[in-house]
Amino acid sequence: MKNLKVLIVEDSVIFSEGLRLILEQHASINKVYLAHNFNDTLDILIAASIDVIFLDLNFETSDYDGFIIAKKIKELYSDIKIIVLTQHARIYIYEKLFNECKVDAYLDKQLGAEDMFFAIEQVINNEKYVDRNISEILEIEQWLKISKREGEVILLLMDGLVQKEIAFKLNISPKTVEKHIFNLMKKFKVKNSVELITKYMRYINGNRENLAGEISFP
Amino acid sequence: MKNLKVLIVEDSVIFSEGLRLILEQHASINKVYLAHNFNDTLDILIAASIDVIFLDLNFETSDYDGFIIAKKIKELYSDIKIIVLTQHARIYIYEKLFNECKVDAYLDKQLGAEDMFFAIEQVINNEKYVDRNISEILEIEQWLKISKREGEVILLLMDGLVQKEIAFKLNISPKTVEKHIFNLMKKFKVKNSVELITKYMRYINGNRENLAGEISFP
DNA sequence: CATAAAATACGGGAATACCCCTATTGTAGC
DNA sequence: GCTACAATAGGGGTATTCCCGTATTTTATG
Repeated sequence: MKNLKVLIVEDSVIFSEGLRLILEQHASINKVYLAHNFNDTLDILIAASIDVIFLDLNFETSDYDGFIIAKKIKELYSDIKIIVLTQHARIYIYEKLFNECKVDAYLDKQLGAEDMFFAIEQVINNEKYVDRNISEILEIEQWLKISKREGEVILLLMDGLVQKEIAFKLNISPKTVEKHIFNLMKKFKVKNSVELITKYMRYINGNRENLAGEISFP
Repeated sequence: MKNLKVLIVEDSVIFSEGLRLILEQHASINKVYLAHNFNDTLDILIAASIDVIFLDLNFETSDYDGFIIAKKIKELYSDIKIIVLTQHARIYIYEKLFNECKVDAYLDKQLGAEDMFFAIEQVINNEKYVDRNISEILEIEQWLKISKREGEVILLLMDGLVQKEIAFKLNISPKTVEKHIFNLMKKFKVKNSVELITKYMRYINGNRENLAGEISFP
């Protein structure tokens, strides 16, 4: 746990410079590298023997994202620890990250220096780590228990498909689709599918309570 | 346009450190101060003669926000220029900022150093400034032209009220409510009210295109 | 003050959603 | 291996939404 080489993969110049500054102050950290895109990331990995990567999920381009980058890195350099930074934690992202991409930590961007150092300590000791902000959100999601099928139905519903169309797409009976939507409405304690989508999206988009309330129209 | 004193009011330590680093590199900037809350902000304003403030809108606490801070600063020190930083531009925020809070610029956080410097140049020359990313979003919103009544209807619809209930609440006929929803669906080019709400919320919550598409359920 | 746009209101019919119910099959946890 | 629960399927009735009209009043904007 010393002389660590850290790489920050993040397209916001300002955020990455700030993170670099904070990381450089830590005794265990030898050097901090920055990459603002996928190509730079791969170049740095060839040139330097990186120990830990801080990885953002969202990039300006749609050619790649944090998931793709994480998978590629773990494929090429399985020893490198990956700490994913996020703005809004989601359980489906959490699961994709740990099961599919094999990352080592999932951290809220809003957190401060100590949390970043603690995360590094954890992953260097081969521990998986999820910060407390994110754990909280994941617990709520777990509690809601949206099944795989229900998840598929709600996504198609959001795309504007009617029950019959959803049924055709999933190759099940319209009555089954109706049942799934009905069950979801009970879980979310709502009266109709419009309210279901509202609640679901508020929740997906980071639980910003009643944003709609402050809207004033022209 | 020299020896400027700049204050960054922003609760994310990492982002503000990054911004400070970038601003300090500019020849015109004398000193960069940081404040992570409202109290520190007021203290610094008393101690130093600040020229330009970079202000974030969202803070951890709900005691105050960027709007409140901006109003107070302009009330106390009307000469200080305020540049608001945002993650997701919205027209109702834009209007509140410029009409009510009298701020000087509205900037996307994702932008780089040159854009920050350009914004400073503009406000120092008494010009109001909105960056191109934000302008684009505002144009789309203007183009959509959601009327006051339509706005009220869509908010109640999101709350799970059916057309009859919305009509009662707004003291208009259910048929009129139906018409408003119908018109909104045409504006948003969607097939039903569920899809209307989905598109509307995606758009309110920052235009993250097809977030739903990447979701995979357990 | 004129003209456009928004808000108001209503009708009718087809499609869809909602809500109660039962019932079978597969599968994950104890 | 038992037990829950998810996923499947369906009946039948009522409520609501959606889509096509038309038409009057109110409110902005030039």
